[in-house]
Amino acid sequence: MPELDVIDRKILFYLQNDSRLTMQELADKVGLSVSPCHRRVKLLEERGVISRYIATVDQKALGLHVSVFISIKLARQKEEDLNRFARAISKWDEVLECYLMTGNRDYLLRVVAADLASYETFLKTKLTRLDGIASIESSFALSQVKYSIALPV
Amino acid sequence: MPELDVIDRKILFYLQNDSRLTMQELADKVGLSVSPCHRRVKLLEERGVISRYIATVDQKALGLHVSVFISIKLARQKEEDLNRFARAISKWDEVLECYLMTGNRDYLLRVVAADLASYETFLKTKLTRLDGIASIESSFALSQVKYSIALPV
DNA sequence: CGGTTATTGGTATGATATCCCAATATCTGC
DNA sequence: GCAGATATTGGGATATCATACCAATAACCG
Repeated sequence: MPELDVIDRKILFYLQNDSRLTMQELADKVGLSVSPCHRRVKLLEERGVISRYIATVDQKALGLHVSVFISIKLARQKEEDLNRFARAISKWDEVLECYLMTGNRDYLLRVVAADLASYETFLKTKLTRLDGIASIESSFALSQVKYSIALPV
Repeated sequence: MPELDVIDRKILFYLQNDSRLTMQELADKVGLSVSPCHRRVKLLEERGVISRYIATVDQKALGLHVSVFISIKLARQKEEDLNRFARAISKWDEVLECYLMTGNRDYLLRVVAADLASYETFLKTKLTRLDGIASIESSFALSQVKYSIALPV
């Protein structure tokens, strides 16, 4: 696995902010001509450094006004229990992020919903119906101060 | 602001997963021909429903092995204090997400770093140097069970 | 310093986005 | 239920762009 040089990192920097740049524009920004720039981008894709290209959608425009962080503790933490929980979580579109955590809470989830009522529905019909959950604690986000997908390069 | 109909939502669904679909492919998936599909996409962009197009980069490939959630309490919560904190946070590339929260913690941050040493550097040279912070509590993510940018449509 | 390998830049080709106009469908008032 | 008006659709033409190829340059190594 070859290292990422400074030009590769520049490419990642710009594409993380705007993937609709033309090869010409991107090449200009990173100081290459179109051909080598294109080749590098394809290589980054093949190596999985660039994993996908996506459109980001405005949460408010979709009417999703509620963001919740949920801390979850499982009754048991055997690998089998963890895997079962992870599989269930992954199916639900409301759950955007889920992390296995250190400390006295096992999982941290970020969930979005249209309003408190639909969040309640999510809890009642999905989350609390899972077996093996010892405790659930919801914290609500009043506002999103920063949200970025762009990793530091 | 016109409502999003079922076709608009299908467009958002597919573009949130892969923005490199050609108009022909997207049109086929949502059951339109290319022209109206293209017009709808442009309209969604102009209305800000689609906010941007980006490339997602693999965190491990960049060597960013540490994900941390940081709970922060400020000494005072006047609007001026909150704004000052938000401005500082927003400048730092290591901070990918920041939320103003309900409950007894004011902010929740998600921060990435290469390793514990560079996380410590972030804490010492940036976060703890801010004025008006009453307490900081770090929780480390052992693994990312789910990470999605795709909002439910 | 000479030979080898990797990287670059320019050009040609094919695919795709984008625009325009006619046709169709939907809506509205009577 | 119908006629006019409005919004939406579909197809074709054009311009833009991605992509592949090949020669030239630069970096590397004994």
